Amino acid sequence: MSMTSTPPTTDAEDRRILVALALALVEQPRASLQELSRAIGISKATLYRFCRTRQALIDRLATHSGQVLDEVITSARLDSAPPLDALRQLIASHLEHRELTVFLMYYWKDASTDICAHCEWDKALDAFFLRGQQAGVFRIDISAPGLTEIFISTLIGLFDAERRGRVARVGLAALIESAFLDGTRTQKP
Amino acid sequence: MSMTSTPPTTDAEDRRILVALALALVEQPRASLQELSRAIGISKATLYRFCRTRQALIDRLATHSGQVLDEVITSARLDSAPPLDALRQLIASHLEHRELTVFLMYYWKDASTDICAHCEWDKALDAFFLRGQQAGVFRIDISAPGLTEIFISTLIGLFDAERRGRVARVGLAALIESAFLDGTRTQKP
DNA sequence: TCAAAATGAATCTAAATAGATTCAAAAGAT
DNA sequence: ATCTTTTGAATCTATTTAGATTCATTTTGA
Repeated sequence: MSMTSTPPTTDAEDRRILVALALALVEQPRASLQELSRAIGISKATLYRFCRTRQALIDRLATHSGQVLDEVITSARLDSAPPLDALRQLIASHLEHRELTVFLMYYWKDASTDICAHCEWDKALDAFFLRGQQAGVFRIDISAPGLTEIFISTLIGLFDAERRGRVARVGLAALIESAFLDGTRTQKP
Repeated sequence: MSMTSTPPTTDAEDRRILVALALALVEQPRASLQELSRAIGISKATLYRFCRTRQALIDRLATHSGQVLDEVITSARLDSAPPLDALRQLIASHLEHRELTVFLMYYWKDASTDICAHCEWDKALDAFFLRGQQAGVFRIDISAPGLTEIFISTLIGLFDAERRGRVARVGLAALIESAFLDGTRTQKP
């Protein structure tokens, strides 16, 4: 029978293109549409059929990234799970969607539509880190937004370092977690 | 008398322009030369007299940033000073030249000339962190390049966070140092 | 105050790019 | 095997941008 049900959001091929585009747009922000399409292995015409204008492309990517990161936030149970468990889940989920995470970090200001999932995104993180502070898990001599920024910096920076081959893919999540939580000073226990 | 001696490299006004351009190019990588010039408060014609082509602009900025960061590396005495002293000096100097630091991080791959001060830059940092590990200061369960990447991530990320108003300018150097060295977990004294 | 230098606004041409369309070939389904 | 859909290459026009120049105005310095 194979009833082709209506795809809920975007089908697999579309998502493949979106991820590839996110990566290409971050690596070469000034690439032309021609260069972009070649970079992800499709023709300019197909890219045009996918999105008619560059702005529509950015908006679509921003919307999609926002949706995915909303799921990331939700699945981490930031408001209920034990902070360190939520943090680990947060890192793992972001790692699964590195390209979209990095894209949204670089392009959230460029999305014309006020989707701005980013705003909700870092608000959710701020609230999470505040809760973690109140639970005695995170340092209280750094503001919650400060913790959010340190977290995102470590996340994005090490995703990028892995792309450049500076750190290994294996153990990346653990590296991020430990760098964020424990720092780089020789431990003294 | 006021003997106007020949400027060694670039005069003060040129440096002001270079810093402003570095910031504008990072904030809006796709800005046209018209938009760039307006963003830094000069006319398109003056920008043209400053550099005739966009590529020449990138190269000039990359060269200048490389020179400045070389001085930063040198003045920190990475190969002789006590590691934690050198680290503190490193943060302070980079903070003084945030715009150029961030610019070089974003654009080192775009510079046509193989100046690539970046290569020397992170090699110097790798060597520094290795020395710090051997001196028992930094963790040895993270590779030296890993330490470099965590350091740069924290540096760049928090510079950016300060620009966006997410963390305060006052105490920024201390925040970077502590986030990098100690992490964000509640300290156990 | 006056001459020299620097700047900005406007203009111009050539090149690059965006956006849109056509058509033939390839892929996929029946 | 045939029909349908998807894709890619090429083409086309309009717009944008880069690069370059001119000239009036402002700024600077002697």
